[in-house]
Amino acid sequence: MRIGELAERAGTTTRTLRYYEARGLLAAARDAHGYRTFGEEDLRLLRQIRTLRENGFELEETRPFVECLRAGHPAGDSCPDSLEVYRRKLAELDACIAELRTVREEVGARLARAEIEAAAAHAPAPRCALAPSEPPTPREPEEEGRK
Amino acid sequence: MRIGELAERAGTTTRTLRYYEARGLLAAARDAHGYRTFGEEDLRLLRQIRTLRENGFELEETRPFVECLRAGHPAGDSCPDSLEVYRRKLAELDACIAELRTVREEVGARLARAEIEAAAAHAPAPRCALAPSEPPTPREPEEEGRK
DNA sequence: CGTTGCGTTGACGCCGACGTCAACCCCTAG
DNA sequence: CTAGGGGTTGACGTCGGCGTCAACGCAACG
Repeated sequence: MRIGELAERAGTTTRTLRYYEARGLLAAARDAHGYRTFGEEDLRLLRQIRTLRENGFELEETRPFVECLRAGHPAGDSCPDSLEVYRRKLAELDACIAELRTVREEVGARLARAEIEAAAAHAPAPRCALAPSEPPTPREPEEEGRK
Repeated sequence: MRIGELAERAGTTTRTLRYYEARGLLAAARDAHGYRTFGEEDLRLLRQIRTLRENGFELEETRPFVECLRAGHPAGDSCPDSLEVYRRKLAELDACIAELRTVREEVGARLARAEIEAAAAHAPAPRCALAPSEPPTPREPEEEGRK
């Protein structure tokens, strides 16, 4: 199998495969014309990489899985190094989710405050005091030093 | 106030300020020697930018806030465009969090499965059948075609 | 007078994971 | 013979937000 076929079967591009080879993730034999030659195991290997990358793993993080497969193990995550990468990624994901939630709260609060301000600017007269119509906020004091 | 002082007071670098000016986020007057000159309002403006960037806003997304401040409004989020950016960012954050959670579950499941496999490889004899000691998985069948 | 220490512009570096282009080689079908 | 559809290497482009020179100007201090 040559690079074009492998790329198509793996749902990727030849550029990507060449890049992976350059990174040492893919090992290609060469035929008489210098063409890269691949086998079925390379396809499984690529599927492993793709699955991981879809889950947000960096290319380098797939290396233990690749090496595990190449060592003859039935799955890329049959080796301790791969499990370690899983665990690190889980911790990373948890930390990221936690931070995003914090930020979400922060931004949500800011939006809420700003919306209240905006509403106050539109309907400024507090009619709870039964007072007669006062001047409804004199249109911004024109170049106010600080709030 | 010149660029060094502003950078220090804003907790950033001169490079950043020049970059912001190039992006049109900061407008600097020049003195007799061609030096940039800033005022206090630029400091507030930079604080607005920094707050937003700390919350994951891209530089371009801070533009409405900056323009809002420059238009004389008391806060960067006093304008509808800014509120719109808030809302978009909230939606973005929610989507991102949801996806990360999905991925987290996926990775967690993979880790769990792989750990079970690993445990099975270490203590392979299912002793529930009361059978005598069988050969505990014959060391991988040496170059298996496919699983 | 030289040496700091501020400022200026311009331009390249970085990071990851490729996309894209150029210039070339190889085989096959018409 | 030519065109077309593989393959090859090498190199530059992308994106954001700056970092990091380089080479210069201007001012004050000792």
